[in-house]
Amino acid sequence: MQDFFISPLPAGLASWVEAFPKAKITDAINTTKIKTDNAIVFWLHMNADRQEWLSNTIALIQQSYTQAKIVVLANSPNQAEALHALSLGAVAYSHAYSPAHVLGEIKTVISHGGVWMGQDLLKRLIEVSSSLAGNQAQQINSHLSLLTSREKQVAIEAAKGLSNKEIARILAITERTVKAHLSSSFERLGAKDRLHLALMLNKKP
Amino acid sequence: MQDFFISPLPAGLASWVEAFPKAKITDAINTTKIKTDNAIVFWLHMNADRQEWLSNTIALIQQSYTQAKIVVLANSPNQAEALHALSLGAVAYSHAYSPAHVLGEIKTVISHGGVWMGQDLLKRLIEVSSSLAGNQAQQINSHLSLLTSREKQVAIEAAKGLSNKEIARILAITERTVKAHLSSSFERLGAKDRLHLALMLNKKP
DNA sequence: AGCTATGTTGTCCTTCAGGCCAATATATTT
DNA sequence: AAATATATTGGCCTGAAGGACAACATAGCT
Repeated sequence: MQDFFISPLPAGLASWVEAFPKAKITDAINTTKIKTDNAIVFWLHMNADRQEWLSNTIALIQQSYTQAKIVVLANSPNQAEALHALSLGAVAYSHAYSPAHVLGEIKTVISHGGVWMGQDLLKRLIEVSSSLAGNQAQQINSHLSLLTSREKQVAIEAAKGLSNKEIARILAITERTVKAHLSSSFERLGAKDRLHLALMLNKKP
Repeated sequence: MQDFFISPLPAGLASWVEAFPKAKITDAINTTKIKTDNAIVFWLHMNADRQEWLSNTIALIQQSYTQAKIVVLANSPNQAEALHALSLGAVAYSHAYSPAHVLGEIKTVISHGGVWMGQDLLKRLIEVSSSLAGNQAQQINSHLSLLTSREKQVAIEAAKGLSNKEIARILAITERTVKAHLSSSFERLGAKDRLHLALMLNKKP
């Protein structure tokens, strides 16, 4: 397992050396390939004004070492940069001045296939990407007034996505009866099947 | 370091025991607090129909054990459910039938502060987030962003109430292909059938 | 060059939905 | 009393839906 720190600082930072005394620190990727059968970790030291350098370097690493793990160490971490780094293929993003023990943690995590990022970033990723949370039904509208009371109950359950069998169980009647109420509801409402019925009842006019 | 598997299966799964012979397997969270100075990992075995249980259980855990790590093991993993689990506070999401060595990896990763999720999911999270970061114009149905372009088209038609045959005619593909896209969409979104899919896509937050 | 994601299509099979043929009981209205 | 509406259930049948196996092509990334 080898560690390469790529940084404009010739000696790197103290915590890096403390965490990985045997790591190599250079200011650029060496064009001559490192030959090793072990996993490699590249620690890329990132300045705010080196966006392009980061893209190029990561691309270069991925070309030459398909199995290598890439960590981006940022001088001034921010979510946008983190997103960018992760989207380029980095598996970890952290502060360049992280203490040695954190660097060790990061290495452990990524070596085992995990991803390292700040909790707030993960949270934001998820917030942006998901808005699902609850699957509660929303309000149900006026079509229902066209149905008898029993039909209403059945139709409401059907509109939530329940199967006939489930509805039967809930209402303590046979599946056959559920079908009867549903067929009747379809006719009254002009729905061609339960999906249309669900769409009608879940619309909000 | 203690592991608690919460599963409806009294004996859990063989791979769990193989990975953590000393773990405890129960069917519900014990109300009596476990006293330990060590880190705790809760492995929550998730059924598709236990969404609410998951929310409640995670909330309970977080109340009682602020430092505990939570892993969600899904019977049928899907991206939507993974998002949900992670947004609730889980730090890992994987298949319930993951082999023992994978469970070990997961534990290593989360014990050191990492996050474990499928690379597909991470990739998509980042894609969605970074694209939304640039032009946050539309808050389209976020569910759709989990689908590929072709899946989107099929899912949208299905959500209108069209049959597979009708969708096939519209998109000029065979009914079989429509089914394939739909099945894939179900899996990605965690919908159990086209009705659930329709409800998800027709809901507006 | 190999791997992964995507798109396309195949067959077989099981389950479910919904229609069509009923019947019976109860309550309300005419 | 007769008619009507509602609630319940039965069996049978067809077609659609969806899963379980797939296979193959293409494109992009590694």
